[in-house]
Amino acid sequence: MITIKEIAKQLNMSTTTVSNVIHGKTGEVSDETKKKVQDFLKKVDYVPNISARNLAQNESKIIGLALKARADKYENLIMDPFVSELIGGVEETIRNAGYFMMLYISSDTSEIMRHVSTWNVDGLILFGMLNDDGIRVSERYKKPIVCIDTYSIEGLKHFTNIGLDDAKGTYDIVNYLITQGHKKIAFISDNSNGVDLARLNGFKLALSDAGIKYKNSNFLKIRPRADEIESSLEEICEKLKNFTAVFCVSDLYAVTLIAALEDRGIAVPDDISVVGFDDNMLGKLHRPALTTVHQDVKAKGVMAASTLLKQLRGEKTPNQIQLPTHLVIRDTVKKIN
Amino acid sequence: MITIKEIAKQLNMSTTTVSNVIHGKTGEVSDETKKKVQDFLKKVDYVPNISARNLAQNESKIIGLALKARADKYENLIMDPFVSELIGGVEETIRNAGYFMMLYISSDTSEIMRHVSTWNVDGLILFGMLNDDGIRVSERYKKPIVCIDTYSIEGLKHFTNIGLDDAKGTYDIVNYLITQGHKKIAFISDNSNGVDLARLNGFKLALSDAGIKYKNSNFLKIRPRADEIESSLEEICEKLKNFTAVFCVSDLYAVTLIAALEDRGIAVPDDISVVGFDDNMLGKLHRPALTTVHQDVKAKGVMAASTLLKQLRGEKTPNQIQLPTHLVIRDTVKKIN
DNA sequence: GCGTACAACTTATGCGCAAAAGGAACCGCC
DNA sequence: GGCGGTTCCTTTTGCGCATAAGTTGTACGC
Repeated sequence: MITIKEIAKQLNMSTTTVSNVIHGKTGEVSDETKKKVQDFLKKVDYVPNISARNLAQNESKIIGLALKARADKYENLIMDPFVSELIGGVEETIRNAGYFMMLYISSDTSEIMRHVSTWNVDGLILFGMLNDDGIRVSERYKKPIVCIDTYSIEGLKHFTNIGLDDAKGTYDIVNYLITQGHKKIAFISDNSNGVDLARLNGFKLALSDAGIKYKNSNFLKIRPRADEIESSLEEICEKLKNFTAVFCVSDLYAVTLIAALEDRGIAVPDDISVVGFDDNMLGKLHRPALTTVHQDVKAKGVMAASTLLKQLRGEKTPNQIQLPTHLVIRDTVKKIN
Repeated sequence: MITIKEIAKQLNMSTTTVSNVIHGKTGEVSDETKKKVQDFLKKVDYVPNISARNLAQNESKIIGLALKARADKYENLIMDPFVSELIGGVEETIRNAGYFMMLYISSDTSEIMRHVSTWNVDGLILFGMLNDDGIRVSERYKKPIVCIDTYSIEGLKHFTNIGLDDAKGTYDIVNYLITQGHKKIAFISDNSNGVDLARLNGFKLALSDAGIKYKNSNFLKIRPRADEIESSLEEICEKLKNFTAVFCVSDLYAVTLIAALEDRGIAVPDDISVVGFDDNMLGKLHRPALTTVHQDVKAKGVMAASTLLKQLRGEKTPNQIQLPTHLVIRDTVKKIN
């Protein structure tokens, strides 16, 4: 790889002049010299050594995307179309802004932070990483952090969060179930995070607004680990005999549940109505097509990245950004009376 | 961030001594000094500045993973679970070996290569990137490259490829269709790459071994672009009236097709049998569950990464590595006579 | 008691780049 | 004709690290 030094030598000028042309510092170099350098740069296809540039400027042009690895969660979280869409949104936005993306999958916040210091990453996007311990570690790291779907009150004090109005999205679809005559509605979640709790609040509110009492038995916990999922589904299918409809916190769970129900001869939506949350390809391609709450996951990635880029430019951003959701009515809900 | 220089100053010794301890250069530093430095390093949580290290050593510890962006392909290729599994496999392997992963999504090989030079990336994994033009560009880049699912003869001369025995996998499942009494079998593909051609060869061989003649009309082209997919499926469903079974080059296409068929009142497998290739969650969760050819995509990523790591260590690797496939019989094929 | 060998250090250099500081030539101006 | 201000350069410095080369002290063999 050719260096600035070598170019300067061949053109018989100083490295600073070459560097100035590269950085378009007009007024510091004559038009003639500028053209000479530019032509040469093109001829040799000069590419800067970013490590050297980083070292000199103390910035890296890297944005880290850290995903919490949940190997225990339904085989592998990364298999969820959710994650790929997110990555796509982040990568595109970052690249268009001249940054690079370093992807990191781990469940250890400290490990991520070491990695981030090592590379002097300019900013960080965290998905599903931030527990209270993680916050303490991240605090020491003085660069901008944007979180996705983090509901920790502690976390919000320190970092911007990109999320949804999860409660409203859930309220809307549960309310829809109620307008279709359903009163006995179950809530399925793995109970692991703030997103699910927000959705549970929306669920409860929709019930209480309709004068339906929420009981603990409405809440059905799914255990998504590969070695537990079967027995978990067995249990859930049994309990669902007391319900006419189910809200699942994700399309993945909804589609998984429908498969389990059908395997037991229980038809959706004829015997029970099932709705999800996310609106990804899983529910779209399913037959009957899944009634669900739409969220634009790619937009979440784009928003996270562009918010971070704003912070990098020194602009202020709100602590909390909520993207819209909307109800998608398809074929997994039956009107009853 | 604390530097070696600062540490050396505080401990009243030279930077070289600190550096030697960091790199475990035993025999160059006394046990006493060693312990003193190690304790201090732990105390201040020293993290090296990788840009500086890269600059000094002329290596980056970065492995680039470049994915061909096909925004035109079924909305966004990255949505396919295939891609997320692949990323997961690569990331895990690389991280365990002390490397970092830079993810790059683009359709322009030259752009990728500029990026790669800029970062002085140690090695590169390419998925779906390598046309003949790409090969020319990559040639100039003297670092190891491992390709995934690249069938270009030209490409194989230069770079290791990780793939499957696509022809055999296809042969097996088409042969299974034949044993179930099917003779009129369609082949659905978007006809875009070498993988599909290899599968077509397996398809043809299975037919001819059974004494069935392959005609051009067996080949049905799917156009996956969002604005064409509907009309494309309409066309395919019409043509499928002449067939009793279909082989699709991916589970994604198979599941998409089944949804289209059901929307038109054509039942799978009662009216027509459908099989796919990949065995991802899409087919697994589908009901009826999809009969398909299993491939381990994560293993593909792991193999690509570990092969690249071998090359980085200077070990020889074969030009072509083929991972096994196997038939997964589920519920989308009906026995006829 | 001198050369050799080795352990345990330190000093000095350079990786490629950016930018601060320094200089030379020229202009206009009172 | 000396002075400030431009324009267009070059020289120098340093980012943090790894390492080649140099230094000191000591033990050992003969």
